[in-house]
Amino acid sequence: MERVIFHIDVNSAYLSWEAAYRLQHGETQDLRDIPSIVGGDEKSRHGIVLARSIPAKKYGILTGEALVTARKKCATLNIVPPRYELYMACSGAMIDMLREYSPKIQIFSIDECFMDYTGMEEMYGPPVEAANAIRERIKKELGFTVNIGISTNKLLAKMGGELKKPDKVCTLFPWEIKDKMWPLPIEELYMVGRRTAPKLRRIGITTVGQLANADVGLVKAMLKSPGVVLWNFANGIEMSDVNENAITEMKGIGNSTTISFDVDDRATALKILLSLSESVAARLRQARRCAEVVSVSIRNFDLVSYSHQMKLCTAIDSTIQIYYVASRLFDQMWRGQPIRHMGIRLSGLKENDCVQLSFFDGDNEKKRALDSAIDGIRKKYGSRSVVRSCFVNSGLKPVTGGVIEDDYQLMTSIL
DNA sequence: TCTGGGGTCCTAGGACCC
DNA sequence: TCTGGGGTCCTAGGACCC
Repeated sequence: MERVIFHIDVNSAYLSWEAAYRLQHGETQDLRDIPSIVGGDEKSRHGIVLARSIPAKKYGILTGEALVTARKKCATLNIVPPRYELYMACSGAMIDMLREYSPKIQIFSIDECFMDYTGMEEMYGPPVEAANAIRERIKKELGFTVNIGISTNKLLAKMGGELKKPDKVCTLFPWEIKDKMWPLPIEELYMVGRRTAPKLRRIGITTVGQLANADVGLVKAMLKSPGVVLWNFANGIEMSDVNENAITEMKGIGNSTTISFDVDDRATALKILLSLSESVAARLRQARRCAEVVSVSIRNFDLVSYSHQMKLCTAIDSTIQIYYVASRLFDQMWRGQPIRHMGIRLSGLKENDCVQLSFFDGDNEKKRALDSAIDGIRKKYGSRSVVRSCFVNSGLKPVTGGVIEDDYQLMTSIL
């Protein structure tokens, strides 16, 4: 049976959420109506555009570009700082509402998801009507707009949702591919990025339709197996299921941070690694996983990045063990240049209910008890409630990485 | 004080095995 | 005594996504 797939995407997500929240808390200016962006903190070297309003887009401001250059494009640009807890709450509220229409939802990112609407027509009506009802409800009850793309697979639903914005429902059924998708520039095809697009253009493929009708062997010769995937996408061929367990089947967990200054000594670098270990290990334990692979990445002052990883004999989840492995990797890899950014990523995840106990590590029980006690206290009283002494007066954050930095007051009620 | 942070998947090459 | 071929596992890096 032909499936019915929805792709739901929040328009300018961070900016819309910020705008909706501010309107509901007494502000009169809607950020969506003026050139405005959500931007990181320049003092701590996080100064990039995270989301932009449609008026800001008209000035040529790009997501991801430096605030310095964005300001040059628009002198009157409004810049507001991000509030990630708010955005997660808004995302969660939307997902909760969507679950009323189908249980089969794949969360794709904080502002995007797929929904399998197959077989739901009897309850909520034809797809386009249901999608419009959902779109209106989100706007009315949550205060922000979404685009909904409808088709028979995830790729077409996602591409369909991009056709007209904002606050629109669009279909891109297989019989509409030729008219709606093939005229698009090749860059618009999902998975054609800044490296692939020029390669395709070099051989005369400038539109999605030209790729669809090109010789697949030729494309494969140039792009290897991703070329075949792209050729299938251009022809609307994509078979993957809406996977409602994508979150729990997570392959890895990582935290990284750009430090507000360049680090040029080992002791400071290790403290950063320790604070990253604190956050990444806590997330690992919260997910009830152990990790078999630890990887450390470094970005230099000159923006050159490199990484090292290590597979362990046993999967681990303790903060101090992860830190120990990370610091060994650091010592093996650091090339001595000033460090701008560091990250720890854990992969090779296993269920943690069958932790293999090492005979050589009698402290295991104690470590687990300590980690679990600290997790509990931090969850209840905040990440600053228990701090390792080496961070006191160090000027460094004791727990870092991740977008949640409880530096600003918590929201008590959301929307 | 220009360039964040969190992910996924793929590939190439080396080690090692039969 | 001139070196095939298939396979797995591991690591580093790249490409792409939001």
